[in-house]
Amino acid sequence: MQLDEAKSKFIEGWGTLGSAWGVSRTMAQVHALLLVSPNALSTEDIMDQLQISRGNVNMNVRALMDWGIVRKELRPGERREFFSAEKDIHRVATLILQERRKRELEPIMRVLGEISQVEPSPTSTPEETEAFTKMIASVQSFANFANSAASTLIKADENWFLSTFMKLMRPS
Amino acid sequence: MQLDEAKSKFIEGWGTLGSAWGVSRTMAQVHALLLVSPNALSTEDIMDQLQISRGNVNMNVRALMDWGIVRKELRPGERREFFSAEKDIHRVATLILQERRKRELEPIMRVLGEISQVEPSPTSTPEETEAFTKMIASVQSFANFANSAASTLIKADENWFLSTFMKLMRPS
DNA sequence: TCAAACTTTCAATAATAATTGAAAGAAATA
DNA sequence: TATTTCTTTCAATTATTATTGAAAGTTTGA
Repeated sequence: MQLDEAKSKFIEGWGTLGSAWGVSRTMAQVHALLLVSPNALSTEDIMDQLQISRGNVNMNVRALMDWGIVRKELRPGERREFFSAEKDIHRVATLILQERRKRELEPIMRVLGEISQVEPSPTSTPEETEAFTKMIASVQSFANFANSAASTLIKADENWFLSTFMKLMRPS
Repeated sequence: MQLDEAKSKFIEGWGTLGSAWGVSRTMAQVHALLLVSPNALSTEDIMDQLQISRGNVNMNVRALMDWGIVRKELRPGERREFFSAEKDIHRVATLILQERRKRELEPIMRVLGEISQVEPSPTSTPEETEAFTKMIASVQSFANFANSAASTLIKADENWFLSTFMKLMRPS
């Protein structure tokens, strides 16, 4: 297989993976394109290579910068902006984890906290209320676990990640 | 807050969380409804409570059964089917992990394996090819890590999950 | 076999999300 | 200030995905 074909396949595969995880296909593809490009790319480069519009590139590149996994690069003497992706994939994973925790885990934990204070009422039996409270408590406990697992991974440096965690995961 | 309101908030929150993770809002809501229902529900119960059509309920309940997190319950002497969700949230997480690994991780690993065999060609310099190969290798290494982490969690029983893993995650 | 009670399917429709492209904005230069 | 070059915005459009509902299918029992 040749380089260009390999790059296309990666961009396509990354896009598919992205959409399974709630990231728009195009955003994942822009990210993939920047990952496989040794040099930073301009808006026009991205437009050309993915055949998408200027506005679309702008929107998605900005979103990727919000996630912290793409950087703007300014070249001296050049007016236009260039973009490059964080290539350290462990750091990419960490940044994504951090961002998703903030965006998704925190809101659901807030909701769980609120609804765990359900009071007995005339329209429901104490048994029903207790069953509900128990279920919510178990979801909360799981969310807490996920939250601290995420914290640890985020704080962990790559060395820890590779040595301690890998050892734990493959104890054989 | 009263039970009914709490249940609605949970169903709404779970739906929102689902759509962030690539699960359709309605599917997550059906799951949430079954989680907060002490008894198994019939298709009509779900239709009424979520105000969705029969076909929609059927589709989503079937998908949830494919994920292994909802079961069909047959009552003696009753013609219609009732559905109930797996309430052990650790088991739910495990089943989802297992299924997502199969559906998403495996395909991307296959693609990575294919494209890592990129050959030198006249249209690209050896440096470009090497940079690409290196990037893909690091993604592969990360995918392998994710894969074995998932395996371990899937094989682990709840006790391990709570004791070993929690200790690791909160070493303080 | 027929009718009743339910489930499943799927083409049509509706709802949602992504994309475009042209216009407005901003920054740099002369 | 006017011009050039690039970025950003956003209403309109297009594409995608979810939903409906009626018809077809299935199962059970008389």
